[in-house]
Amino acid sequence: MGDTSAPSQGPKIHTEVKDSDLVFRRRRQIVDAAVHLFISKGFHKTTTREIAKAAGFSIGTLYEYVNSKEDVLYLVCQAIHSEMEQRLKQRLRHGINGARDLEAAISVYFTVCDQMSDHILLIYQETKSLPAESRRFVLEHELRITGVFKDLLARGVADFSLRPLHPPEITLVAHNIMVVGHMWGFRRWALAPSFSLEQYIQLQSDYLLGELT
Amino acid sequence: MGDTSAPSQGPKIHTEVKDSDLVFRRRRQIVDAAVHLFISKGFHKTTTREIAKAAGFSIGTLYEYVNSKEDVLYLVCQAIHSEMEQRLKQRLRHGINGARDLEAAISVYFTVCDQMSDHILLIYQETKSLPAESRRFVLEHELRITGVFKDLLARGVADFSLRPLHPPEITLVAHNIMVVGHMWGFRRWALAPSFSLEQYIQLQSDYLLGELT
DNA sequence: ATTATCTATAGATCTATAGATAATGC
DNA sequence: ATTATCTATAGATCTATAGATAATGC
Repeated sequence: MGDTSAPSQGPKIHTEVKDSDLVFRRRRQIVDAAVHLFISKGFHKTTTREIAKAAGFSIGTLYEYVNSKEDVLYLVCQAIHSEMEQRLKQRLRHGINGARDLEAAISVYFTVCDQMSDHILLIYQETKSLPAESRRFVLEHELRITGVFKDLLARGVADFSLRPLHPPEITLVAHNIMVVGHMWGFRRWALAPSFSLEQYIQLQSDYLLGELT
Repeated sequence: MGDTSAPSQGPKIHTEVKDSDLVFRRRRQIVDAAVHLFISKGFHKTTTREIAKAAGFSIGTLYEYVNSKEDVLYLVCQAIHSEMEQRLKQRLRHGINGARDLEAAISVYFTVCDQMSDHILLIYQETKSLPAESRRFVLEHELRITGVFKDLLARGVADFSLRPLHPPEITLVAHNIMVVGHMWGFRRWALAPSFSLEQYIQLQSDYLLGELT
């Protein structure tokens, strides 16, 4: 997780430390350490001691910046979604027609999914381990990303580069795009023997968009 | 998990008990108990004591039938896949043309996904907690189910009810069907406000098959 | 003085097993 | 005698915190 942009809103996590810039930096250390540990060992098999050690400070210090191990998981999930959203939005373009922009966005998104497949898998696996409130917020973040595709679809419909679609259809297609992107992550073991990422993007784009024109 | 059919093959789990029919019955008790606990609390937060108690015997007895908690998870994953495979295959029909049979199979499969969505989610979440060897076997079982759709697609191509498809395309579409079925399970919170299961099946079938004729 | 960090540990589990007991069939 | 089951617990953790120490700025 390079740069963790400001976590929009969501449940605030209590800290004993006053210096908010220090809190920000230390939490980034915590997230960077925990992401890798959670990906390789899973949330439950990672100990708070390991997280503290990998972050470069002691277990006592860790607990000055979070109240519980679940807080660390929440920070990690937030950071992953923020990173995905940022990488995606950064490379969106607003060209002449919605259909083309959508196709380009799918390509960008699938590339991000490829790069972050371990992180996506982690969210699938561990969202359930979050306390109810933070889980809700993580799922909302997922919907916010889905909203990017909804918007592009709506724009394509509006400028007639896509055929007319009812709102529920737009929802469905947006979710399909999301899940087919994730699928490259969690089924790569089955898909990679047959496809390169580029081929996967090409073929899935054709299937996803073929019905929409 | 009603009836757990014979677990085809895969890593055998050691037991101290000689009576193989008893082993079969006790393991079914273990699976039935563990499935529900794992679904509601997750694998790691469920204790072996709870599993034993819910199964109706003591912790000592549990360990006569498995060697480890991971063995229980393996039994559970196996049982879920067997059940899915069985429910799906049971209702497959072999009609006049492949395209129709495929459409019917998708409908059956999505209905099974609806009924077993908690179980599917469990597999997504906990496969990673399995030891390497049993994980491999669980993933193979997943491929075996995907193979059902590959076969139907190949048959549709052969009898010209579907357009010609390269083998990699058949693989891709089969995986898409699988994942779009699962998606109803793990995204129902986002989809159910817009669709009933029947509408979901109808629309997704159209999208999945529209490109294939 | 205040803030941040560390060390040491309380307190609470949890898995897996050893050894005792009950049930079954010769 | 053999097989299945149970009780009791060894042994190993792990989270979270209390209280001590070091660093910073008045």
